[in-house]
Amino acid sequence: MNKDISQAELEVLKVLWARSPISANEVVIALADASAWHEKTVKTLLNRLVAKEAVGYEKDGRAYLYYPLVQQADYQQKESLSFIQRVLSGRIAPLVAGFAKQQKLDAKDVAELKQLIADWEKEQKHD
Amino acid sequence: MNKDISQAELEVLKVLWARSPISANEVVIALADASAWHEKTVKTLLNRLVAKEAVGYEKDGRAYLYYPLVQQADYQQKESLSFIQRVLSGRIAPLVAGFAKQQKLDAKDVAELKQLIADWEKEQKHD
DNA sequence: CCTACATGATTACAGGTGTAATCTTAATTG
DNA sequence: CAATTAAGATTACACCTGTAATCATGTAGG
Repeated sequence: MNKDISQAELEVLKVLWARSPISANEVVIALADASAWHEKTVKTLLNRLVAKEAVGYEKDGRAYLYYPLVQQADYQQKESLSFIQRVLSGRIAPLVAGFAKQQKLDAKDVAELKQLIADWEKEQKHD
Repeated sequence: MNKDISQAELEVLKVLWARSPISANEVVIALADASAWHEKTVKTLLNRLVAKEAVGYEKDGRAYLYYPLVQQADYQQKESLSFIQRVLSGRIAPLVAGFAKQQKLDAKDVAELKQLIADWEKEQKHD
């Protein structure tokens, strides 16, 4: 059963995406600067992720080493699609527009977008 | 105090974005086909939106006519930015890429994106 | 004029979430 | 070997959410 991952849980999962398998304590340390979470809180979040089958672990002595069971790219793709449908009624352009308006769009983004568009157009032609 | 709008609340808000001011009953009717919500549920959601100051109303006899206090474009922009930061670590291209990969990108999207890019590039030049 | 109905207000209630504290148990240390 | 410690497991608890039901009240119809 793959339930929704909450925002706090996502922060923990991000740590595991960056590096894994790691112990609960290493996760706590990795989160220490960014968030002001208590160690117990992080452990709870890890537990919940395990319960949701988003994270697995292997035993390492009496401690566990945790690692993600869901891949970041999969997660991002699924969430993006659902976000675009839920909030943007399925249109992606307004999102990019808002991003541009807030000066969040940089040259790298634009280059990537142009590449994507070129790919898409090529795809259309020999379809 | 402008709290977060939940998913169910958003559905109600969408109705008001499409047409307002309208009565609670008109909202119920507008939602009747899409969702299987009980009238009472819709009223609760309207109340919560009012409590969150996302929706206002004016009296019309003994009933209220509801209308949005937050504009859709503002909401979408804010949510998009926070989504991209929270889930995509601030990069927008992967989102578009995922969208393209799932064949959700159509000619209209591409045209709009090209226009946005053109605007952005012009903006950069005389900056 | 009184009663039924419609409307908003209040209350309900289980499950999720943020944020921990306490419990259990195995290992480490003196 | 006993006591402290550290890991994970269990429990806590208030607030949010989905999904209504019940309450109060003003209005409209008989």
